[in-house]
Amino acid sequence: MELSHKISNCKECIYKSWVFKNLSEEELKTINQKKIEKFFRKGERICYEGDKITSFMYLQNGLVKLFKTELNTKEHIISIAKPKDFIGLLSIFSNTNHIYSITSIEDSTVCFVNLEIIKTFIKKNGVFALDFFEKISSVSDSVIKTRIDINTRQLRGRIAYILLFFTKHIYDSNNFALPISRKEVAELIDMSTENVIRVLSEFRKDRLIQIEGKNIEILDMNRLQKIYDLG
Amino acid sequence: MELSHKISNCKECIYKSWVFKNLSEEELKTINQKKIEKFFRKGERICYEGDKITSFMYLQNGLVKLFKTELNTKEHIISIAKPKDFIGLLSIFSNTNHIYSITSIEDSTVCFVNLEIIKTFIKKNGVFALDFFEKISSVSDSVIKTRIDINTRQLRGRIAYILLFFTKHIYDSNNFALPISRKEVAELIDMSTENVIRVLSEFRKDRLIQIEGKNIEILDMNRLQKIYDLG
DNA sequence: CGCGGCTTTGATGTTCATCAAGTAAAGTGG
DNA sequence: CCACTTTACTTGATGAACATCAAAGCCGCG
Repeated sequence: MELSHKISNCKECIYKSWVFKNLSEEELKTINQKKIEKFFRKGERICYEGDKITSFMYLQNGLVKLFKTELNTKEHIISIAKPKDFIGLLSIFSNTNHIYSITSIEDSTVCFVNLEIIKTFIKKNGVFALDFFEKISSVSDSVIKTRIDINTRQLRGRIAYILLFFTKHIYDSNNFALPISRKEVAELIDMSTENVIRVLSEFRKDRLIQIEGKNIEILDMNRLQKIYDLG
Repeated sequence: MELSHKISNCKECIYKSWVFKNLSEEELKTINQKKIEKFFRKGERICYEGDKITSFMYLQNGLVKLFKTELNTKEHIISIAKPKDFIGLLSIFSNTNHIYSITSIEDSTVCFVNLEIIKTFIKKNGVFALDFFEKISSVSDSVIKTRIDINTRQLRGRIAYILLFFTKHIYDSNNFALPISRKEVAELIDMSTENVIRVLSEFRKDRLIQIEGKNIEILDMNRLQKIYDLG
């Protein structure tokens, strides 16, 4: 079930300054009128692989996963997007249809802006265009970097990566509730669910972390970082 | 050793229509005056990881590899770029320094255009901006897709990928000279050199391919495709 | 309360990297 | 141009890393 309601005025949006700072008053007004803000409960689907792309999608708050379904069953997570990320990645410029599915992994609010409007602004407002590209590029660049980081490491290094990712980039805290299942961790870093659990247990025994179900506390950040650095 | 010489006028460049078709006469003239075309012998370095980014780089012809050097010794190839690719990827918008090194793996000609000029055109010429993003996005998107394709497969599927990549996307022929060493294949698809050779030998014994040093001929495209599809 | 999905641990086997050792090819300097 | 060195290629043997299978406890949900 999707709740659709206008939560905020773009002018007052805390993220306006991030992506839309170079729009004119009038352009901002257009966005404000035409944008659709949707709220998604944890677990709700935001879009399906293969859907036609009609909107530029912007994560206001919450957390979502981008993934592909392979051979009808197995899912493979491409990345986890956090607030201020453009959750359609670059496909919005180079494809007519979504090449990934998107699901919220925490309660999330997504802002949809018709793609044609964005394209019009790119054509008319060069300063906005350039700024917009810088932002969108950095998201895609970091997806590439992350995939390489993960795939050049072995299991312990990958688990360390995931723990550091949530601690440093998502929650900014040593103590957090993992928003995804062990199975999803496995799908994100290309390893089996069982081994995700095994390595986490090992880290617990080595007093690197403490685990209680979904709750994880980092006890020894330095050693964890070292495990990540060494692969 | 680099030979630097103006080979062609942009107006007559066969790739003008690809990336610069929406520039005005005057803008094209500016590009033509300011661009630098450089020729690189096979094996020459085009840029180093960490170098300051000053130019938009465009591969006119030849073949280059983008790679990272890890822990001082091991190299990891991110992608192989073919003519018409933007070989700096998106970093040019989101970073000030190159995050990858680039080396030619065949004799290549690279066109350098000062990044500030491109940025000026993006600001001034909206139609060009939009077109430019569509092109550049598709290159980055395909890098992400490729990394996933490779990493979700095991050795046989990865070798099948490489063979199909060169056959279909680079040479458009069943018969080609592999431009990279077995070691580089290994660095590209995250496996050991020995196993690259082993799987290639296996494919030869199974009459999927024929090998004579660098020369490879695909004998059974259908079965090769099936190996790729099944992973 | 019972079913299905998630979690956990142990046992087993496969896949793969690494080591070793030898051959071929390609540079390099006299 | 030849001896020399280095680099690429190849095959076999070994062990480590990892997935898979199996079984049991747990939790949420209808």
